[in-house]
Amino acid sequence: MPDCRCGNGIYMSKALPKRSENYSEWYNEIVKRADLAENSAVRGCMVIKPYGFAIWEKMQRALDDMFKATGHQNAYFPLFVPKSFLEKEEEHAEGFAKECAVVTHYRLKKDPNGKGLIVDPNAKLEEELIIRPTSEAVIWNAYKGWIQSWRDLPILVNQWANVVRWEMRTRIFLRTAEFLWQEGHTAHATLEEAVNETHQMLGVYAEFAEGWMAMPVIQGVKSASERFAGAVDTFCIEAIMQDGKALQAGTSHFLGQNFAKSFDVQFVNKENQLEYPWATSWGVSTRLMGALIMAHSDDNGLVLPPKLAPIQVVIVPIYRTPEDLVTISEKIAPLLGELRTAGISVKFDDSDNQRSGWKFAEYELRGVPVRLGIGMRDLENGTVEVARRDTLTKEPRNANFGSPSEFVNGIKLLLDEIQENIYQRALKFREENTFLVDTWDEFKVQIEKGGFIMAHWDGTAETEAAIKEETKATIRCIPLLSAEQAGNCVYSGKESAKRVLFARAY
RNA sequence: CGGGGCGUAGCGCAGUCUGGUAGCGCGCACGGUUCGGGACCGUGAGGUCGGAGGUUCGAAUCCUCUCGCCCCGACCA
Repeated sequence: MPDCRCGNGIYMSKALPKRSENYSEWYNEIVKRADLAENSAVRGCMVIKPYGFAIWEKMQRALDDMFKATGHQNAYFPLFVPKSFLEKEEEHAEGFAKECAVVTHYRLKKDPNGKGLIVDPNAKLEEELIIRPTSEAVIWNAYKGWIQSWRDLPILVNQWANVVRWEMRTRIFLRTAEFLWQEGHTAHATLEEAVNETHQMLGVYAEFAEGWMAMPVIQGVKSASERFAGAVDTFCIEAIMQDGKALQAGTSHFLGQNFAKSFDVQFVNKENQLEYPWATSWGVSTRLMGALIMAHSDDNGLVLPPKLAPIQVVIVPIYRTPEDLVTISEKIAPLLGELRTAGISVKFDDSDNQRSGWKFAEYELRGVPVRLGIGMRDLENGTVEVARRDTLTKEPRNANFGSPSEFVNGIKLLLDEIQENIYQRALKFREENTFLVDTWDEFKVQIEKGGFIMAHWDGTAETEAAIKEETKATIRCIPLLSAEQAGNCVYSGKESAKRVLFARAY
């Protein structure tokens, strides 16, 4: 445990807890010390700080562009869900009932017996309002008014919102009582179209996870017991964290006609017959922040993929006198300008309240992909010290301060290289921690060591439950891309056509 | 809800067992020396000890009640 802490929640002690010694403490410390978020005064709810929110905004931007590119539009629906709406889809209601925050009154008043405020008993709502745990109910209620004809379909809508799920136990970013997310809700004239949409959005999530977060994922379908409440099928992307646990990083649900029927939404098809539309919903949340941290970071702090780093390049001047700083600032002005023109997010940290060594450590902690160190020696030599966060290596490079185009191109390439390297590293980690397991004894041993286990399963809920009971491992998904391969269930010995992915999960 | 821990300065803590009127580190302010991997010295500002009640000449410390947070488990994105 670090023994001293300073203002702004930043630890001054050098060492983070080590991943190998206490993974969850390491995680919590990174969140705090990289200045991403903090626990708030409200139970289970976090404050996302500017640096953390900047990463989330980059995620949002990339995802939103992908949603738009696939034909979706953004809209916004109410925070409150009348209880009667939530009740309509039975499985959905049952699935979320245990974790709902409920609004029962709309007014407070001065406490007649003392100080402060009390809930005004005369201000009880006719019907309780549920703070949305997800928005299928309010949205499908609205869609009832939007859909009459096949010409109104498809509806391809997404909303960026906050939702509340009253979890018993919370962990910052990974499971908070309130979290930010996006939820897509679509309605289609045909089953095929809705199924295609479900797959398309799963693909978008996988592309985002791998291309932007540099985090390889397994695409698959959930077993019945892990399915979203109210869905016909739930698809997901699953990623491995550095402690060998799995993290569900996004879900895409095929909802069939369940919500259409529950909310009595019908349309007239081309043959003038009434039909229920087919639905999908899909979402990713601020949990991705947790995934990003746990997928790449090391014992020195956060490691961010360049595509999502709020600061891609930081320039740290190394100087003694104020005059030296001025000299350096002037000399690197063209370089700074060209980096910005090249679309690179760069910070020149000329603050004089910390020394360069402090800054090196600080930007490492914050996961800035590339650091440029420039001192008087460099000015003489025309060089810059280029340090990369992913490998923690540094090398002098020729900067040619007067006309630094070539150098800037090099930095651009370096950022791409880092993005790729982080991805490859994570992929290698996953490969090294994925195990084909064929016997129950082996399974029990391996699950204790962590990692992804590919094993045969007889397809029954009983076996799935028994395995979970005995090992805490769940079926993360039935992978879509893996080949069929006959075998015998690792637990029951019964026949199985395909291996499924088991792991302990967040 | 079960188990454990914790609420004392902006942050991290000590002091509580054995009551005597609050201390350390970091941060902050000012001055100086430093400056190529988390610098150092000096001076200074800052709290009444989560809340309520009680015992006592006297309570951070003892007693009762209460609120809140964190960690582990069951529930879950």
